[in-house]
Amino acid sequence: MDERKIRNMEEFATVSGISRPTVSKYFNNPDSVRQTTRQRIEDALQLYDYRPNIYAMNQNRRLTKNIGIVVPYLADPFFSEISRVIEQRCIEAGYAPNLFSAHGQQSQELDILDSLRSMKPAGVLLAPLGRQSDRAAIEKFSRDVPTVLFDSNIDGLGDAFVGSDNYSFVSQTVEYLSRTGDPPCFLEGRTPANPNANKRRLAYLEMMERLGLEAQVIKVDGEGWDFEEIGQRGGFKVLDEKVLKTNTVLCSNDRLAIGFLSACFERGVKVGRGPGCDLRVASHDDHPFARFTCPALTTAAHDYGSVSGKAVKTLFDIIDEGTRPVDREETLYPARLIVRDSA
Amino acid sequence: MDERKIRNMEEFATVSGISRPTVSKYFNNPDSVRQTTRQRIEDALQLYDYRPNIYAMNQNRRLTKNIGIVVPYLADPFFSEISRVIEQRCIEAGYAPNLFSAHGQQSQELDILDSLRSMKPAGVLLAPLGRQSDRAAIEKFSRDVPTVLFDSNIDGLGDAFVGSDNYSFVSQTVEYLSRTGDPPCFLEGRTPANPNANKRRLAYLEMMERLGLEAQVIKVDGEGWDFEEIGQRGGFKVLDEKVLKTNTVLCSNDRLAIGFLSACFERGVKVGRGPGCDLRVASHDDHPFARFTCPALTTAAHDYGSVSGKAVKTLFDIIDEGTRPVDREETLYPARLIVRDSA
DNA sequence: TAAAAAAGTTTACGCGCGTAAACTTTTTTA
DNA sequence: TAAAAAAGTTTACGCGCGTAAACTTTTTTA
Repeated sequence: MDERKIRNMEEFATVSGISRPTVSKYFNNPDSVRQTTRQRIEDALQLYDYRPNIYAMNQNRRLTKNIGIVVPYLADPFFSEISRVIEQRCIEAGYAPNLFSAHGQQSQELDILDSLRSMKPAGVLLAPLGRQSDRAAIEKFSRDVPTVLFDSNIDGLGDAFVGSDNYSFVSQTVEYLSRTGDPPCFLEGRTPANPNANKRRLAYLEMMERLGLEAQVIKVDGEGWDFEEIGQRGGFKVLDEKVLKTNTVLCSNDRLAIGFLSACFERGVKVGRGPGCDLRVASHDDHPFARFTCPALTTAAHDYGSVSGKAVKTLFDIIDEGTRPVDREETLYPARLIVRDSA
Repeated sequence: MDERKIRNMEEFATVSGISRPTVSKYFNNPDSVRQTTRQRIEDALQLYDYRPNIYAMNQNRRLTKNIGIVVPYLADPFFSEISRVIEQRCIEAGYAPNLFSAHGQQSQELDILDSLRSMKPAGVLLAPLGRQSDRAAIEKFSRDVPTVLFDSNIDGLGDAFVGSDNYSFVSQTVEYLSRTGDPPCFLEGRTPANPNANKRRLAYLEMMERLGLEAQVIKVDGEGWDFEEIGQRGGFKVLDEKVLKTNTVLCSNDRLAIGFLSACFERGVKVGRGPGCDLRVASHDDHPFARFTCPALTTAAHDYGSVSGKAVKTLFDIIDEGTRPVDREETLYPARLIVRDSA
């Protein structure tokens, strides 16, 4: 190992006994050279730890092997979990994932698109902020770079969208809750950060009407991405002012529910479906911590694997095709109801 | 805007009326050119949206303006939070942060160091896995790249370490708990993932001895980074087998405590310091969700701001200096006790 | 085993920058 | 206001690759 320092591809070509153009070909696709040639290069790679200069490699390429992964809020374990899975899939496919978080701010999302543009990525997987996104900026960006949206849909933006079917989430929870007890009211933030929240409310209203039940939508105050905080403060208000017409609360998402549950606990409201319980609480997303709330949260789970797998595959298909799809495909995966102790 | 497409710095220099070497100088440091020159360049920048090719810029540089940020497990909100703060500070200083997570796996940590090396970063901020880290690999890496360790110290590795003072965490919680009720036992994972856990156990034992109290360390089974799961399963075991000699449990970290609290809830063990409570539970870290556990968790908080600020400043000082420090500085920030309802 | 095809070699150029050297112009200093 | 210093210009080269073209060698095909 390391008999002497290799400075560039020329030197490495010399020590491996293969011409530089062929070595270059190898690094761009190891399968593009003959097996015996590949072996000689890889033998040399064992002896000398040379790696091509990524900056020199990329400067003349129209596109690099970079993939941008952009999420709205990485401190949300849902996004850190899904980006972990997506990252992994990119690496397996031979791409270099680059992870970015907008941290809930439009300015940051714009900055990310800006630096992504100069990275000349082969493609981008974007979970947009949603309501706070700059539609025009994303539209302009996705004209230049193949872009697949995930999690949060913005109509017509990007080459495709892959996400979860909000109707499937809500219809399952509403059906379950109204079958096993009082029909649920629906609790959400007043100014939902992303379009999924709106779709969930509409799905709730539609389901309740279909089932012939009285709907009650409760909007709690609060801005931004601190959903637990919003859920907790809203919970105090809802409980103290006794606005609930039912003993069953369906939260728009698990993070709100986590806050709401903490408010219930603090006010001595017993949550659960057993005898002696005051309130049932359910929600959507199957947040990584939903198993550890008190009580454990009944919720509807995303199909992480399918969403990430399909999003990545869609992007790679576009990249491999070399042309943008004419039709913007939208793929929605159904949720899976997870019954725990809270409802 | 966009009168015509600018292809490279030569063309941009022409339209801005400044020579290319001066334009190049400007992009490397806008303050290095005369104010009038700067204005002319920036006027042109308004008219034509040209940005230098980052790959061409970096290929001949020994070092880039990239900063690597590596954390062991991004799905842990503690790390997503601290890396958010660090990212921000890098951007403000004119550097380009690149975020990586080892996802709890040694192989991934090694892969990250590998790709970082070819990125030629100006420096790296590394929160290592700890026990699972490959000491030799990190040592070799930090010989090539200025590296500041944070959160988790590995003796002698990197140019400096910045983290929290585990003794300060534990001494405050132990002092508080034993002053206000029964002295605590200490609950931790059997094979702690990082060195902070060991330091916390030792600090607990030392404090208990100093206070003349009987110590009890309870080790719960479980591998990996799913601390809530480990805490919950351990909680069931501890409660069902009645191994506690005291009514006060001090957990090594908040994620374990979150799991432990959920076990208590499920077993009907009432946690808190009020009358009628069976158990007090406290912990360390002030995890972003510690405010929303049931009951809210009494814990000791990291000084996020100081740790991230000092880590970034230390790295930038090394970069600006151009030489590595002879003495490896270790900076520890004290914790702040946060009393909530759980103890 | 000869012809065709595939793979590798040699030579050469280009990419978009950084940057050095000699020079000229502009600004600052005294 | 002349001299010195600072800043910008012109010219030129180099970085480490990608890649094209003409050629040679090796492998596959029939």
